[in-house]
Amino acid sequence: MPDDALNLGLLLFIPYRAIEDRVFDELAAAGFDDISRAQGRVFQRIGPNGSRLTELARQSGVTKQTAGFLVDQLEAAGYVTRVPDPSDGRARLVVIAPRGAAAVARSVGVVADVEREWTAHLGAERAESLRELLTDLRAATDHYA
Amino acid sequence: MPDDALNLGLLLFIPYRAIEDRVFDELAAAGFDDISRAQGRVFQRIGPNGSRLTELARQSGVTKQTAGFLVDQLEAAGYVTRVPDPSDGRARLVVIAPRGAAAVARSVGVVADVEREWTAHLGAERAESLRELLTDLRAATDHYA
DNA sequence: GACGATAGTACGAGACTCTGACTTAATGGT
DNA sequence: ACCATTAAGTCAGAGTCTCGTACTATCGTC
Repeated sequence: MPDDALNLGLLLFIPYRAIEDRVFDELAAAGFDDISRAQGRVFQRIGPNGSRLTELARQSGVTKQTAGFLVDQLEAAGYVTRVPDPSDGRARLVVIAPRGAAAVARSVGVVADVEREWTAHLGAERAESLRELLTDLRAATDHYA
Repeated sequence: MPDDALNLGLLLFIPYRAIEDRVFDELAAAGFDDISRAQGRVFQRIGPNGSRLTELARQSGVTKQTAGFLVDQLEAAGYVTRVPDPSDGRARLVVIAPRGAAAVARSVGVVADVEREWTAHLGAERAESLRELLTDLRAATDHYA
């Protein structure tokens, strides 16, 4: 795995890690210091109308148990709540709570900041190109979309 | 953090995860089933002439203790060895052992396969463009290169 | 109503990561 | 040379993350 300084996996990981670092650093600075990366990776997949645990697990690439464990903590910290799913008595929907929405708002701002910096580095046209390529690539790689 | 289906962090994470999944699946299938992702992320940073633990920790974004823990396991499994650093009596160099080199060879092949698939999806020109953009972006994001 | 599939939970084990404290060796100033 | 400071690495402990196995409750179909 080493050697090749241009390993595509590493090339993707480096900026991913950078943006995640920034988001969590600034989230913590803004008082959202009780959320972890693992929690964030699940939280991130919650849809606008809430999501089922199984769906979050599938999209996040973890087991139901792990997703449940993380959602328990998100719930205890006030970022999400669980409500019954009206369409299925077995299921519950994980929905974003006010504190969660506030964290989302902050995160969106940080991501926008990072994007601006990257755009400054790459140039507007190439930055747009990067986003477009990654979006396209998602179709070929996100089996859990 | 959720909502925005075009969140740049997620767009980077999805293909990263996909390629990592593939590498570890095929590594396991090829008999390298005693290496974990965390170990791989450190292993990946070992330079051609070996690397110091502290350097691996820094580049991988983990503490020295964590890197040491992971290298202990890589060493026990025969992927790396530790040799004294001739230039510093305190340090040792983590170098790739034969079994590690074999795993590297296999990984390189898998990554090449994935790249071919992505190129088929994106087209040759755009795939090249993606690699080039990520390489450029690395300069702005990999503080530990 | 009975049956296989699905949503979710409970429990326990293993893997990962960190903080704090420590040992040993190198470096720089005197 | 000597001492203070810095750097490389280890040790011990706790907290977090993840999974496999096993379970209950509900759904959908017959």
